[in-house]
Amino acid sequence: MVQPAAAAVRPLSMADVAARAGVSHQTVSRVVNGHPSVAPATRERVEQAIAELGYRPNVAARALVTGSTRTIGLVTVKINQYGPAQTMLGLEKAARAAGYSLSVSILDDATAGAMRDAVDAFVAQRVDAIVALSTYDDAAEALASLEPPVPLVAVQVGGDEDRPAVGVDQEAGARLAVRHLLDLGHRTVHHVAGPADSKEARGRIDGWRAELEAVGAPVPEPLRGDWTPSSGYAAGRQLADRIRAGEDVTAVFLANDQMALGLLAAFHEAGLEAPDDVSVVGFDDLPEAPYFTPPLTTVRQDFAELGRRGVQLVLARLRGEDLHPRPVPAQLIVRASSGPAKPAPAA
Amino acid sequence: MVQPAAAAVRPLSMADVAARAGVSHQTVSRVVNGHPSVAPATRERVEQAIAELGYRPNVAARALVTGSTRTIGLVTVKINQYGPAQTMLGLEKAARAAGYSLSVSILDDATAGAMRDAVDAFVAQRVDAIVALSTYDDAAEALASLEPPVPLVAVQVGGDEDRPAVGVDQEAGARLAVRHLLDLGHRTVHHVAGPADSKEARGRIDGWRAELEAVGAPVPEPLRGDWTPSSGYAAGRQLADRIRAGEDVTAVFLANDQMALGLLAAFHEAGLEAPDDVSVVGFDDLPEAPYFTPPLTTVRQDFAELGRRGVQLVLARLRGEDLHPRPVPAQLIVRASSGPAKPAPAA
DNA sequence: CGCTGAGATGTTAGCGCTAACAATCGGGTG
DNA sequence: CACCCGATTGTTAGCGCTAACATCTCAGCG
Repeated sequence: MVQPAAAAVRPLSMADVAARAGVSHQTVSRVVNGHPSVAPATRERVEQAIAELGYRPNVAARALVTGSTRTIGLVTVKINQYGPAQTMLGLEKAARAAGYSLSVSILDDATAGAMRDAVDAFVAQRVDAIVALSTYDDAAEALASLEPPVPLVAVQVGGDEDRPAVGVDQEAGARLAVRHLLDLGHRTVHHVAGPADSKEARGRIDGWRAELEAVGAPVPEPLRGDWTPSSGYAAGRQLADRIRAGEDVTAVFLANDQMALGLLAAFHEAGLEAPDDVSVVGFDDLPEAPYFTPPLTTVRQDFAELGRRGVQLVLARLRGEDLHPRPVPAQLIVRASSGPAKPAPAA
Repeated sequence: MVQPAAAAVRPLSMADVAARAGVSHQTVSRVVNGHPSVAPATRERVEQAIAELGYRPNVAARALVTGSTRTIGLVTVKINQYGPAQTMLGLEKAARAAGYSLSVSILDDATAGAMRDAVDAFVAQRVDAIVALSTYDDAAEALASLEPPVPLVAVQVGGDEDRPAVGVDQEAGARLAVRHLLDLGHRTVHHVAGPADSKEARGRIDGWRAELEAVGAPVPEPLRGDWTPSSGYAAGRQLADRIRAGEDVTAVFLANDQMALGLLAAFHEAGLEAPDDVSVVGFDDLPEAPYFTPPLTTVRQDFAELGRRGVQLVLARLRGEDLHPRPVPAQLIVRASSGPAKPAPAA
């Protein structure tokens, strides 16, 4: 039962196991890899020797001869945002479930050079595939110019015609949020967008605009944020001023929850409260969102699913299939920050 | 300038470079590894051949012969919390700076079995060292029983006498928070603690209690949370009830910011506002904390530094040194959620 | 002018593993 | 009873690299 502490001097090799089981190292290899033509008795003897010795095959040696490390490289830009961190978690789980391990490289910024270096390092490491996780155009561009000798899959990034990508359906998600607000009787919905060089931010703008146009609502100029609470706060101050100046702003849709938090803080300071004075809807559904003041209506993204599909796409590519995945749907979560529009002022 | 697209058929080997440069593969190896005895002219010729061909050495082959993969394995339990995610970021950066790449394994729970499997997989992968990142006792125990043939370093976990660990000084951080509240005139400070099986949660309790005892303040029974906003909300409801029942609760210190958010929401619902009715202090300094309603006074942990020190410790161990690192200090960040105590009711 | 030795380069072996092929062993078949 | 076939096992040859040793060259020196 008790496993003797592995001798730290030199890790065991197949030869050690073979000697103990009284077979050739090749038979050990066959057992380890589940080859069919091994007699049951032999197999058992080998397995026992493996267990007794605590033997683990050396992946470097295996990689050298098979040419595959069974490792996926993940390049990402800053995982301090909730979304990417969650997605990474999903990727890791799915990868491990498929028998791959994940090697990560976290860039400080998405410059083409940094991206190229990271991909390069992964190529040297002989990863079987590379997953790029980022929503910025820089990253997408850098990726487009790269031609690594292994499959390169984008998650939430670019995704041209020939470079496959998985992502959440930003546009549909945004439309959900806007429709919800319009259904509540708001004449239009203002938007605090994410940074201009983010594909997701643009997707949300597109969805917001499309939904407004679909019902013939006026389309106000969107405000520009950068995902941070502080930029949401700035937007909130601006909108609060405009409201006090008499402008008809009754509903705001923000491109993420963090900015919504900042906006709520600014509104609160200005004496405006959601949903009475103005309705607020975010995007992401942070774990904190239900505890904002007030609890935030938002659009949930299924990041775990995103990670899963990313790995799925990688595996398909590895098999040579040309899968072009459908976007992951988003889901509206209604909480207290959105409510019916106040009766319109004298028209 | 333009690099020919690498022939995807078979990656280049040293022999290819050697042929092109008109030297032996060993000379190429010497150039790649920066050995001294190579004539400058030869070195240059080889380097040019490498650049022209876009050659990258095969790490698997190198690992096989040197026995070192220059990879660090990271085992962690759920990185969906802000802290661990940040720490991981710091670890990755520091590791890469030291020429190591990071392979991650994210466990669903910190059972001894899962931990052992992950460490085992890393051993098979022949990582040079393993870093365990988690604050739960399960993890610490699992770790203690493990005897991998490579250095195993704990970050924020256990840390016995012989198993080195790095961590933030929880106790000092908690004392900072409590002292701040006492200095504001509060007679005592209530505490909403983290889960009982978390070492960090216990450290914060210890610091909180120590500081109260140091000034002879009464030590109320701590409430128990689980890091989530929802548990903070529950604690908030409880405390709000007690306040309305006339109990003298004027200051609350919570073991993290997320719980503080939940508590603030509960207080707000109950018509209690910080800092007028009660002072609230959190722990972590989330990026969102300045935008809570009200902005949250909290204790900042330097996670990036933690990651850096983790790698530092790994490298020391790899060199055979017996470094026992000092804990990372925490820092008090004063914002609006804490304020002077109201004048005491008739004593 | 032959010898020495340091610097530069080449040759060989082998890391631990898998793929391909070779060998062995029974049990049926003509 | 020789023969063949399939199941099982063993043997051999690398995968691409580095370490150790061998070789070669040429400057310096007695």
